[in-house]
Order: sequence, then structure tokens, then C-alpha cells
Amino acid sequence: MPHLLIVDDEQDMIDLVTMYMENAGYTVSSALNGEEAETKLKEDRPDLILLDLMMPGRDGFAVGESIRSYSDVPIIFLTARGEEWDKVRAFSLGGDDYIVKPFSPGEMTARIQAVLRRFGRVEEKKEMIRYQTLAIDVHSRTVRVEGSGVQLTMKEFDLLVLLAKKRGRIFSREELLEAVWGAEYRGGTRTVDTHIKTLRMKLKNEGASIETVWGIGYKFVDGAV
Amino acid sequence: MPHLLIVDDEQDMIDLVTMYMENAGYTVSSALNGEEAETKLKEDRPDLILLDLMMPGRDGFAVGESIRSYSDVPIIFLTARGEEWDKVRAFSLGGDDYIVKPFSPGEMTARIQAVLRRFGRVEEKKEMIRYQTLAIDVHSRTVRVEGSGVQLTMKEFDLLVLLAKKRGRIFSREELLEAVWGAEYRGGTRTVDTHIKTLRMKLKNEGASIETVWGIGYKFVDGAV
DNA sequence: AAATAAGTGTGAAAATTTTTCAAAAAAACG
DNA sequence: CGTTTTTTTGAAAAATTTTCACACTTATTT
Repeated sequence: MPHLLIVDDEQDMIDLVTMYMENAGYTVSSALNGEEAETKLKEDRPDLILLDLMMPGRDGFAVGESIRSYSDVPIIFLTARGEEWDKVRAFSLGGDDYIVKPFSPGEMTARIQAVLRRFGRVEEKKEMIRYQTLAIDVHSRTVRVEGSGVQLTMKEFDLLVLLAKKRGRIFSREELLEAVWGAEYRGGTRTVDTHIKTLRMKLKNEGASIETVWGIGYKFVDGAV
Repeated sequence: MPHLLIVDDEQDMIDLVTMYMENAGYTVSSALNGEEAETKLKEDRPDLILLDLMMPGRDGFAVGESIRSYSDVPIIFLTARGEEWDKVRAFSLGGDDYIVKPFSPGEMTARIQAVLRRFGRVEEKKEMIRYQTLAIDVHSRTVRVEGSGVQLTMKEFDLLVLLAKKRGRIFSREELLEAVWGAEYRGGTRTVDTHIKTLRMKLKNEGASIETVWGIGYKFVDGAV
């Protein structure tokens, strides 16, 4: 899970952003000024820095320049509209980013994720598969449809993930059996049908996303809807 | 190959963008207003939506919000400079994008590619066969005519692919039977005729592309003629 | 040019195949 | 053991494929 360092001279802002970010699943350090920021950078080795531009003493831009001289940790500047716009923009060309206050939690996490991805620092914290109201968390093996959790058995879950991961691809029953049940399975292919049936039923409206390809097998519908 | 949905109240703009995009190798549906857009979204399952911001009735932003409530299809807003800038920006944080009119074909295709890549919609090696408004995805076994999906049975699909892959080549009924039905088929050749009939019907206007070669068999018209 | 023969289009029904569904049996798990 | 999950099974339902009869078109022969 990525770790963030928040640098701002206002404790209130730090608290707010910390709350936002911990809620989004990040761990957070903070610093009230440039010196403390550089110390924490060395100690906590954050994956990304959120750096306020307007600070007494060395301003955010100076701190950023200093950090850049020895570290390539990505920086997102927090700035009020109209503040030192050009300098931030110039800096951001290096691959960093900036967020204009006031900002929403959603905006902030989106920007952070984008920057982390760009910097290759995000070791996919969650492997999620989404389609309409269907959300599959591959690692925790949980599924939600229309916001509410759905209880799937192991075979059902594996089947769903296999199909949903490769939308549009058609799987024959034999392929599904080999992938989910294993090569040494020796039973009828009708077993697949039964599991598809229960899956469709449990997925309620989204069950229609699993389509029968007549004479061939099954597929999870392609397309963005 | 990705499929696009263009939403704009001006037919001229739709025609222009359609020409651009078909030239770039995309297939295109269009809608003149929000309602039509959402219908087409469900029917044609585009990979990306190009959505004009300035429309009478529900404006593009409202349409986008509505779509976002149930679909995560990427949206690119088309906007004139100065129009509702902030709203578009806010929306774009979700991973969508916007293009400011007037735009060049190059800019538009670049943006589309970027968004599709970001959304992981840039498919791996899709084998597509195209002819006029007919688009065949060989692997997912889906067919579109004039932008809307067409449901084919297995034999119909195999027949179509065989013919369309070798445009201009004439296949006898015996050849078609052997290739699609298999060598061990023992039935009348009139079966082919029946399937050709349903194919032509399902392909609507493009059905005329399958021509009868009197006394010999069938062929898919050659584009060069 | 008319008559004839052969080939093709079409709609409906029959035959066939495949899938779905529900319920029971078997297996796995604690 | 009792419970949950998985598999098997057979009949119903759905979809596809094939056949067939007749109308129509094209080519050939008279």
C-alpha cells in the first residue's frame, strides 16, 4: 500500500487531507514545513508527496526544487487558484501534478493514483473487475452487485473471474473445466451449465452479462456498457 | 476494433466526425440527443462515447452524468472554448477527456487512443473483417451492420466469415458444406440456400453483398468491382 | 419466340441439437 | 453428524438446422 507525505503549514489542512487519504486506503506522514518534510522524506520514504505551495519561510516551490535535486519521488502541489501558476506548471512538466484548492477527495485520489501509476509506484493494491453494477475484488474474493454483497462458492467465483477477465472471449465448456476444475477433472460438461445457472441467478440483473454462445460455450459480454 | 458512439445535435458535425473516425478505422454509431444516445449505448455497446456538450434539451453534461450512474464507458466531451469549462474538468477527473472545437482528425484520434488505452479497452489482436458498414469480429463472433449488433447462429456466422474472408471468390455449395458443415455432412445442398437466405435477411442492406453465381454457387462481392 | 429444363428464393413445418432448469445424489467440510 | 458445496441426471424448453413444396428466375432447346 503506497505511503504519502503531506506537507502543509496548516494543521487543519493536514488533518483533512490525512482523513481523506486514510479513507482511500493510503498510509500518511505529515510535515509542517520544508525542513521537517525533507527529514520525513528520508525517514518514511513516501511513494508520493503532497506539497502545499503557500508556506511561510521556504515556499512549496523551493522545497520541491530542493527535493528534486536528490530525489525523484513524485510530487503533487496543492495550490490556490492564481498562485504562482506558471512555476507550478513548469515543474509539473517533469511528470508531477498539481491540485487546485478547494478539491474533493475523489479528485485528489484520482490524481494520486494517476501519478503513482505514471511513476510505476502502484503495485496494484486491488485487482478489481467492474462491469455495470458488478464489482469483483479478485484478491478478497468478494463480489458486489448493485451495491450489495453476493455470496459465491469457489467454483462459481473462479468461473466468474475467468469469464469477466476476458470479456468477449468465448470459452468452451472444456476450456472452462480445464481452467477452473483442472485438467484431471473427469465428469460431464453439464456441470458447467449448472454453475452458470446459479451464477446468473446470484448475479441478478448482471447475470445477463454471461451470454450463451450457442453450440460453442459461454462468454462475458464485451463492450463498455 | 473499437466502436464509437457520437452524440451531437448537429447532423453535419456527426457526419464530419463519422468520416474522420471511419477513416481512422473505427466503426461508428451516432445519436442526436441524450435519449437516443442512451438507447444506442445499450444496443451497440460502444467502447467510447464522443459527447457534444452544447445540446438543446439535456446538455452533454447531464447526459454524461446519467450515463455515469450505470456505466463506466469512457466519455470524451466535445466542447467549444469557454463552454462550461469547470464542469468538464471535474468530470474529466474520472478518467474521461475533452476536446476543444475546432479539432483536427489527428488530435481526435490521438485522444481517443489515449483514453481507450487508459481504460484498457485497446484490445489485443482482434481479427476484424470489414466491408462497408459490416464489421465482423472473428474471435468474439460478433457482427455489426450499420453500427448495430446482429445475432447470427453458428452456421450463419461461419458461412459469412468464409465468404467475407475471400471476397470475390466463388464457393460452390459443396465447398461451403465441406468447409462449414464438415466432410461427414450428408444432407441436401439446399440447406446452404436456406442459410444464405437468413444471412442476407439478417445483414439487412449488406445482405446484397452475398451474391448468387448462377449455376455455380455464392460469393461475397469484391470491393474493387 | 415459345417451350422446356434446371437452378434459386422463400416460408413454414419438422427434425435435431443444445441449453436450461429443478431436484436428487454424492462429496467435502467443519 | 449436519450443513454446505458440488456433481449428476433427466425432462422441459429453447434455439438451430434441415427438409420440403411451390413460386420464381435464368438458361437452353425447339
